[in-house]
Amino acid sequence: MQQLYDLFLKTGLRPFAFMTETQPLEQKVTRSDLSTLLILLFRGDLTMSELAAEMGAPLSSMTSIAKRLERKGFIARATSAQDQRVKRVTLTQEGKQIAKESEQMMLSLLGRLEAVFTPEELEQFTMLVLKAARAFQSDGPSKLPETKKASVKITIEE
Amino acid sequence: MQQLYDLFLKTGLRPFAFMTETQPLEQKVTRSDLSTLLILLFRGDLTMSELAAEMGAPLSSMTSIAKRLERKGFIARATSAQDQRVKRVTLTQEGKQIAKESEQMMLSLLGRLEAVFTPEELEQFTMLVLKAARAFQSDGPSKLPETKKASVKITIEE
DNA sequence: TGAAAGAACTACGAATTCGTATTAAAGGAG
DNA sequence: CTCCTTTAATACGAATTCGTAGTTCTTTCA
Repeated sequence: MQQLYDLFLKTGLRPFAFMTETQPLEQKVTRSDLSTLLILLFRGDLTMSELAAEMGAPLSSMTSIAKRLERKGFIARATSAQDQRVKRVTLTQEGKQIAKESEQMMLSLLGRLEAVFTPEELEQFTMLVLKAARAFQSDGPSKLPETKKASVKITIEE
Repeated sequence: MQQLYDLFLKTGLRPFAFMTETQPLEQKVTRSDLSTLLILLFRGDLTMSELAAEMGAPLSSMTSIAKRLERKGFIARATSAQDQRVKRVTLTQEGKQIAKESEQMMLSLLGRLEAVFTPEELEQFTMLVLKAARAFQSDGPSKLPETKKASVKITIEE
């Protein structure tokens, strides 16, 4: 419990700094850039606002990130024909390439979890983390999808 | 599982932005400032290097943070008599005040967890999170203390 | 219809973090 | 004792994030 506290204190600055997998990719792009590319890969083309919402970031930050990614040639931004205010963001070929690499890296991270967790633990971990996240989510409408699950009995090893 | 993925993508930018308790305090100090004050409250006076290590931040960042906190009057830095290179960092009265407030806020956060988790779930949550953190910790010597615990059977509700 | 309200972005500046270079003290090796 | 290496910390500049203030369309409603 105290250890959870400690972990929390360290997590404010440089979150997830302990992960080594991210380093090679972070030579080319920022972590937020990387998140953006992954989101585009998963969700397809999005507007700036949608992207910002998916990232949980303010729109002004999203502008900075998009500008960077555009300069590096990883995304393209085109103003929508229906509504000329909105810009639709698309992955370029090169961007798709990086996004795929990022996905591999994420899978590798997930692999680490699977290496130390039993499948049941992994499921339980997921459920507990989501439950915790929901608990912290002020009292506003939960943005995270509700996971209704029947009770599960599992054994933690080690 | 996919939801864990999503949560991860959002956590890079603005980690723990979903917590409302931190907002009143973050008017006065940064989140990293807050971590620093808490660490000083728990561990007592520390040197700059020790502080950086506790924070998991580079020393140069620690310098910036300490300069800020000193300017605001929350800490004092005195060069050690034994070794004139090291600076010992101390909480001022006002700093102690803020640190105590921060501690209250942390307890309130913990209270949220206790509200939605059963004691067993909380224990399991702690164990699994620590286990996961250790798994991500490259292959270097684990900085987090090993939690050897016997197997536990628990039931997750909801 | 046309003026006001609202929406989707961008611009800009301030604050923060951090890598690299630098300063200053301490600890040897000869 | 003198030179060299190591250690503790700061200085500085670049990059990032984000709040606030525009800018440019779109919608509304009187």
